[in-house]
Order: sequence, then structure tokens, then C-alpha cells
Amino acid sequence: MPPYHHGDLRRELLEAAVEAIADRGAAAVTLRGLAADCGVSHAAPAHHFGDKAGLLTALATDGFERLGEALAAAGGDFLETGLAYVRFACDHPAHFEVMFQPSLYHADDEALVTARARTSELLGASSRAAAPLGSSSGRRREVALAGWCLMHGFASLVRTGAITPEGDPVATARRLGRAAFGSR
Amino acid sequence: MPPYHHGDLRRELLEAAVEAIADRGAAAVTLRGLAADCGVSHAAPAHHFGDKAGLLTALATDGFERLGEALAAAGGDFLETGLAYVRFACDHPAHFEVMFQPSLYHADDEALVTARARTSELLGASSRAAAPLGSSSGRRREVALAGWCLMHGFASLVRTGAITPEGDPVATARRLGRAAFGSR
DNA sequence: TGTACATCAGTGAACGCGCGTTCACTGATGTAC
DNA sequence: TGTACATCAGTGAACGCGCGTTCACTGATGTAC
Repeated sequence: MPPYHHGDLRRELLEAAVEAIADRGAAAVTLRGLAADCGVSHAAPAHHFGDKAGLLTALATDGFERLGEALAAAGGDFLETGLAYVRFACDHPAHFEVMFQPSLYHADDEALVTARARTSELLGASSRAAAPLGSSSGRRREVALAGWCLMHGFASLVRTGAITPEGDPVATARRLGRAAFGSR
Repeated sequence: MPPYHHGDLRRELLEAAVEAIADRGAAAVTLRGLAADCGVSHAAPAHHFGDKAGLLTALATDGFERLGEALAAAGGDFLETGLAYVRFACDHPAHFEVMFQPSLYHADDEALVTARARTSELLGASSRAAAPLGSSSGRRREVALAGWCLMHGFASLVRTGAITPEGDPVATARRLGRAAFGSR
């Protein structure tokens, strides 16, 4: 005899989605499946998110917000920012997977656009310390972009199983960062 | 009045799949849709590929084989190998997308495993020229892996629309490679 | 303290759809003699 | 040159399934008076 009102169904649906995606990929998400996971009628999710893309929009927005916090906590250091990116991807594989498949969600959602823009800024800002002194702004942008690509590529390849690092992935990422950028 | 026998339906189904994936993503592939694209009954694809995963296995294998050829043509040069990787991803986005989603296909297929192993070897081999003289083999592996991650990340971020390079993506990738690895 | 009412959250039945897969079949092709 | 036969490629009808979405509804909660 579960109570008619659920408590925090919205949050619990998102958590169920995260678990399903981490286990079986974003394609495995169905509103009916999530409803069943939460012990609720299959029409309940639509009440909170409108439609399936709405649910994934909420999930992606949540991901960009958390990623922004993680990057900000790195304090603008170039390598640490990249490692925070990798750590986020490893700790939140479901968010990471959805965030970079904009066809799954409402990519023009206001909150999402705001959160995504913040992560871009933080990634760009971290390169100030990394490019050689007196570098042009174009050069700085290239360093920032290269760092992002390196860490994003590493996280993606680990996530899809193309790479299986021994031990802590973040430690491997640190070595890769040094191998590419030296001591910057 | 199309002829009963089709000519090369297998090849044409794969081409239809490539087009559909490039346009609307791997999730948009359906055997019935591809059959319709080829003007053939909806049960025909199963005759050639057994099932949907079989079709995508063939597509991924084809991709790894072509990628292997492209990498080999770079002649073992570190930067050129990476750029060949990016060029392949840009020219064959559908193959690229499927290749790195092993949940879509039969990942233990023999021909696929062989073709995939070859690309790994070629990526690893290109780092011999890139690591400083007298580097340990571990160090060389790190350089190879970092190069792969950088180019894979760049290709992925371009593909998903997170990055929109001005002009030729390969030219941008070259600048990123230099920004990270210097003149290696 | 009690009552009326508005609002919100979740229900459950129904809809139509597109899908992968199966299967007995038929048309076309090639080969042996 | 003709005939029988095996093989292969594609057909079309049928199956069962799970899905997203809609909609009138009901149970629960909170607020105004």
C-alpha cells in the first residue's frame, strides 16, 4: 500500500534514468520503464516532464550544472580542470552520455543553454595559465581546446570500452596530460 | 517493375544505413526503413544480415577496415596519423558513430575484431617517432594514447556539434596537435 | 475548530504506431547432363 | 540445344511486443474563511 503521493517522484525518476543509462545506454530509457522502476503508473512521468525529451533535458541540465561546479572547484588550473572533467565523466557516465547527444533532448532549453555556456567559459579560462607567457589569444584558445579534446576523448574512449586503463582513470589522464602538454 | 533480383542489395542497404545515420543518428536505423529506401520488401535485410545487429556489425567492420587503410597511408608519422583519424571521422561520420558504440553490434565478430586490432596497432606504432629519443616504452605508449584521445575527442566534439570549427576541421586539428605536442 | 473549494499528483484504460522476426512461398539464376 | 534440378534472393502476410501519448478520473493536500 504505497501512498498515493510519492514524495519526490521527479527526482526519483531522474535517478532511475541515470541508473538505466549507466547500465544499458541512453537508448534503453523508456518512460514506462522508469515508471515501473519507481513503482508508479506509466503515465506519471509525463506529468513531471511533459515528454521523454523533457526528462532527458532535465538530466542533461543537471549534468552541465554539476560539471560546471566541478570545473570551478579546480580553481582555474589547466591540468586540474581537465582532470576534473575526466573525474566527472567517470563518476557520472549517464549524465556525460546524454549531455553530448543533443538529439536526445530539447537543446534550446533555456536552463540547459545557460549551464552549458558556463562549462565552456570555465574550460576556456583554464588555459590562461597553460599557454606560454605572452601567447596570443588565438594560441591560448588552441591550448584550451586541445586540453578539452584530450580529456573528452579519453573519457569517451574509456566509457565505450575502447580503452581500459589499469587503476584509476584520473591518474592515467594525468599522465596523458603531462605527455602532451609537459608541465603546463 | 523492378527486377526480382536486385543486383547488390547488401551493399545498397549498407549505403542506405550510412545515409540514415549521418542524417538522423544511429538510433534512426530500422531494417524496415532501410528496406523501404532500397525499394525492397521489409524482410529482405534479414536475408543478408541475419538481424539488425548483424547489419551494424558489417558497417562497423567496414569502418575499421577503411580507418586502418587511412592510418596506414599516413606512413607512421605521428601528427599525420592523427589527422588521418580526424579526416576519416569527418568523411565517414556514420561509420565513426557506430564503431564506437559496441552495444549496437556483435562486438565479438571475428572480422570486426581483426580490423579493430589493426587500427590499434597503427595508432600505437605512430608514436615511435613522436616520443623523445630514448623514451621508455611506457612513455611512448602514453604519447600514442594522448594523441589518439586528442584526435578522437576533437572528432567527437565536432560530430556532436559541441565544437564548430571555422574552415577545414583537419586544419584546426593540425593546430591543436601542434599546440599540445609542439613539433613532434 | 470546521467546512468548502481550488490545486496538485498520480491512475488506469485506451489509442495507434512502428518495430524485429518468422515462415511458407515464389521468381530467377546457374549448373549438370 | 534442351531439360531437370538445386540453389539463391526476395516476397508478403502474420505474429506479438513495447512504446509514447492522451484523457477523463480520483485521491490527497493545502488554503481561505
